[in-house]
Amino acid sequence: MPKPNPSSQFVRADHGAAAPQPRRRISHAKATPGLAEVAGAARVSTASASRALTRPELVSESMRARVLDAVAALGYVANPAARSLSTRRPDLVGAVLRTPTDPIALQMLEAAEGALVAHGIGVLLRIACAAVPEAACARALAARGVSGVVFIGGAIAPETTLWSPGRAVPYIGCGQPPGLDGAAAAGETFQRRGRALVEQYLIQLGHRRIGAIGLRREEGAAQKAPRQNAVVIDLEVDDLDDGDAVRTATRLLVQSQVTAIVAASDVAAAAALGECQALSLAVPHQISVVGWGDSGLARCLHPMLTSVRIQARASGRSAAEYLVAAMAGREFVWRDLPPKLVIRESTGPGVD
Amino acid sequence: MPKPNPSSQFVRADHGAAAPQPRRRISHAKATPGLAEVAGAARVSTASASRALTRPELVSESMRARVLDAVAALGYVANPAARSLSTRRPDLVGAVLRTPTDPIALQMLEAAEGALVAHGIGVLLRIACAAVPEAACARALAARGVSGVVFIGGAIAPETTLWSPGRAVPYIGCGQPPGLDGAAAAGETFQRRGRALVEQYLIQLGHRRIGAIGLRREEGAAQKAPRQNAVVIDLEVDDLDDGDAVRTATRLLVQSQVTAIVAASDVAAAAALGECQALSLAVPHQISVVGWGDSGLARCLHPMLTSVRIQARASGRSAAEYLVAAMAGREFVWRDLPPKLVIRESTGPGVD
DNA sequence: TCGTTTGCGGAAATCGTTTACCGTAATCGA
DNA sequence: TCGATTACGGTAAACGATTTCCGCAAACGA
Repeated sequence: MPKPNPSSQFVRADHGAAAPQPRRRISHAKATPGLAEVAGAARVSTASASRALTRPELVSESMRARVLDAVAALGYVANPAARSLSTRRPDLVGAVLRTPTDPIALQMLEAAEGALVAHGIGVLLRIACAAVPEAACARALAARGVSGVVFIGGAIAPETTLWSPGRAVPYIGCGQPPGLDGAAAAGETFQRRGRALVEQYLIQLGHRRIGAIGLRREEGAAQKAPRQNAVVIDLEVDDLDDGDAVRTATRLLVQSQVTAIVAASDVAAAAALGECQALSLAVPHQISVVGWGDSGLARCLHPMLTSVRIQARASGRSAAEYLVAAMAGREFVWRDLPPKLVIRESTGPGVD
Repeated sequence: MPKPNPSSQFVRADHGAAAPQPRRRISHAKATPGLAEVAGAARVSTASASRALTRPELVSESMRARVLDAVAALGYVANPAARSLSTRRPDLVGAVLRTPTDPIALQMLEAAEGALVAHGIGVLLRIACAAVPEAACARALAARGVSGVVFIGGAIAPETTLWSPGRAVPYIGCGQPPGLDGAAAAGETFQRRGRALVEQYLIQLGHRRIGAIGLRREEGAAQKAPRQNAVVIDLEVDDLDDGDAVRTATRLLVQSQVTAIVAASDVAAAAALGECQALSLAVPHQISVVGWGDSGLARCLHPMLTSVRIQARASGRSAAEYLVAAMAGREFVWRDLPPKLVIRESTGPGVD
């Protein structure tokens, strides 16, 4: 039967002798030199070239020199994709940034970035907004293969349990202890503690109605949360950097008869302050304003802003250190970085 | 000769019949499922599984469904390293950020990030400072395999010709036309144009000695640059976000008898303004202050800040679009985004 | 002089995708 | 009913590093 049998049991019933001739892609005019080229130029194997570059102590002096020469001559740089495929270590962490214009958040980011880069780890940035919340950003980053995530600005959204399919990706919020798993949030965050600090101070000053702009509400807390013998009115703001939104919120709070306003960033506080003054309310005599973060801005405003001082850089660095420790499977001791209240001119005794 | 011959010409003169038995690594309890597992579960080949996921239109309805089911069942997510190794497209661009606390820079970053993410491209962040200048950051990013770089804040340092060894990495500064290659800087940058705008305005107001804080000097311009019949004194500041440094610079300029100060960000302008007021100089009657970026802050200060309005978001988006076009080898038409001067209360006629 | 230990370096497998190439089955027109 | 298209899907070759085995040689002790 000379006709090719259509129902052959052999998948490759080939045409005579054209047997296992290895198929070669037409080499696409190789653009950048690979380790193989380096090895060729140095007349060593790729294994040795790799060792010479990644663990120099394992090879002899002469070989190291030859490889390094070849690298310099060819201008070789390692392909990071191939490297992380092979080592199955992406050397990447994600950063999820909220309220990007808050100078304090940026200080955290800067410190975290510096610490991570010092460990040879890259930072994949993602900016969260109302439309794309932190959790979505984190998931997207996980899909991009980061091996850790740091959240900057605001607290970790409780639904952000971050499971890559097979394996959990460690994550942490700046200024929060590690292992904060949603509902387990132990009340140790900057937000809670700073908030407690401010409220205590304001209540002590005699304020009984306090407005808060953009601070994350606590779990299950109502919009009006009673505190001791005072009331705190929480107003959410989608974009804390949107001055007009903050001004609107400020007006609402003023209409609600608050005698003090605490904003979730100094920039927002500046807007609130501006609005109060536009409403002809004397600060601090008729209304008190408290900022958040104690950025350089606090001292530039008139009156100078009372503000919650966050140890921004330290917390960013700490978060980064936690991540590198967690990624390496090492232990990490978390040191508390308590916020402080820096009292300046924008707060005074409560009236009414 | 039963003894194994040490000088055999065969590299693998093996022990009898243990011939080309393929060496297998003891499978390390495979943590995450790979495409092979998905393909196995869906009873298709890895090629089909890959096609079903990356180019669904190429496979039949039923296969797509089976693969998707398997993906869902196994919780598969693709390994990005393997993907970019295979496609040799990292789908990553680098962002080099200067003056991270300048709200305007952050707006640019935010817009650029949004546009890039919309194209499925990740953003590798690197923050430049005095110790690690932009050029170094860019090189580090190139070594990490980004296929483009966007510079945010400040102009592109002229020495930043960015050659990855084999191939040039496209790069662009926000608000600058593409292809700005060092000396080729055609005077179209925000910095130059905004600067010209401000100086013209101030000179028109009668100012003859103008101080500039943190603006990048033009090529070859001296520290004191004569303009028409006025003199501009440029002061470099390492960290524009360092309020104290800006205040010091402000004092120096005041001692130099300037009647107007322009700062390279609104935050810096706020610090300068604060310092002027601390020196009991009335703004704008004794000294004028101009900000940069026209962030929300400008309207929060007293007096409200005259500021150069930069089309920050548009320029960030535009830079991102340029990069994706350049990476795809497509043409890109650059639209000019001229800065405007927003005149408020912090500037007035020059005195002396 | 001859077996051991040590250590350097090479061959090849491997990481997990994508994709070029080709076989097969189904569809269609004549 | 039979050849020519077409569409689908499988095999296996890359991609470019790292790393595991081993072979070989030099150094060493007896």
